[in-house]
Amino acid sequence: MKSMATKKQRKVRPSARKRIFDTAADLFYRKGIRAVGVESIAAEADTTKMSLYRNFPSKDELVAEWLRDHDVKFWQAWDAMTQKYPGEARKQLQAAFALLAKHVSDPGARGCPMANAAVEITEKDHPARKVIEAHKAKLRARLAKLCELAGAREFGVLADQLFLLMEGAQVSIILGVRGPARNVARAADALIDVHLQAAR
Amino acid sequence: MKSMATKKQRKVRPSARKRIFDTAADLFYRKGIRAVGVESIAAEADTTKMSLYRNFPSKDELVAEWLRDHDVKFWQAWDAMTQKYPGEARKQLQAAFALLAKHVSDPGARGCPMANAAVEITEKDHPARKVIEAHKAKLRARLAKLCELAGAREFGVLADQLFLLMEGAQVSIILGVRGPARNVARAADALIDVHLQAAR
DNA sequence: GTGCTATGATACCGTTCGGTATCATACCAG
DNA sequence: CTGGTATGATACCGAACGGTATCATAGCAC
Repeated sequence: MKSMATKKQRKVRPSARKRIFDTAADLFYRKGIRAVGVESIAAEADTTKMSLYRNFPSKDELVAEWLRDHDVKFWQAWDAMTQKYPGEARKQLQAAFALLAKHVSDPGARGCPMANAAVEITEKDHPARKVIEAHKAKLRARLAKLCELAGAREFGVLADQLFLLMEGAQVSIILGVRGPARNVARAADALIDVHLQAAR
Repeated sequence: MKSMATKKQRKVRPSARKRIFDTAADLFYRKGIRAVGVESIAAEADTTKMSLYRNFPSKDELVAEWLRDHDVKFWQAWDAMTQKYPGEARKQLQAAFALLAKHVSDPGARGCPMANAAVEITEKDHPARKVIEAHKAKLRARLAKLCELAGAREFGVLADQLFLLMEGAQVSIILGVRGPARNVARAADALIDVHLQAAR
């Protein structure tokens, strides 16, 4: 073994990089990107601005990396849930909506990090924009694939409708109206039913 | 007549207040609230920061007033559209979704000002927050009323599902995925059908 | 005319922004 | 022990932030 210095050490504080990244992710999500300054990130991570800029080229890149990380974790959770139902596309769709329903019922939730970032970031050349758009395009494509496998004739249309429900549920929880998101899985089921019945 | 100085004058530039308000509304919507400084608003309105602060107590209040104005205009458009179908609740719902579909097809559209502001404004005591929450609560209540009048037994559930579709369509157009919003009216119709058939 | 109001111009306030330079220290590998 | 690497501490940069004070001017009402 060449280096065991990085693993199995409890009680040692994580690297400055990890502290900064985790703190930034938390603050960006809770307070918004533009509302959080690099200095406050460093302070909350119990370090200084210099360590932030030693580990990340800029605040914009830190934001982009936060979203890239979210993308990875999102699909890990997605796959972990849907792989419980191999070959059962409809059950996989329901599992995805169950995951969503669970998230939006979390009182600490504040919507989708990707969508929120898209609202705040209007510069079209910001490094986070391509991350956001790639993530949502992939989500749409994955939904379409599942709808197709489930047997929906107009699978693209159904997927887009489910996409709207997902985005709507996420954004609605930051509008002071927590109720609607609770019915998202039911709405999805209803739409899937409509399309599947039309298929036979 | 006591003062005709304010009407029927073409060629005179609007008051500084109006120029500032209109410019702020445009910039807030297009670039985001936090991304726009008061100085840039004044400059774009061809005036100075002082005129802004002579007409508005603070930037936060200017934001709140912008949203209040949007609320008024939103319900004016809503009423103008739905009043074409008096007594026909379902047609009124369809008209509302037609209005939404038209808006999200505008290439200059960047979602719902209220929802976007809710993403950016995380301070729970910000004057704009109550405007946003009142607006969305009213929207939800109006949808519920129409669903009830349309004869849906579970009108509250249907209204919440339609609410999700509306919010989803608005937010989806800023995610680099313009497609899904195009199917919002169809999705609404499908859900309404499901609920109305269950009612008889 | 005399006033009053709205507007413009400019300078200024303290604070925070994103980002950098410098120096000291602690730690771990060879 | 020696030497690199990661970190911390602090001071600094120019620019922009929201907000204010002051003075001058233009237009309109009387």
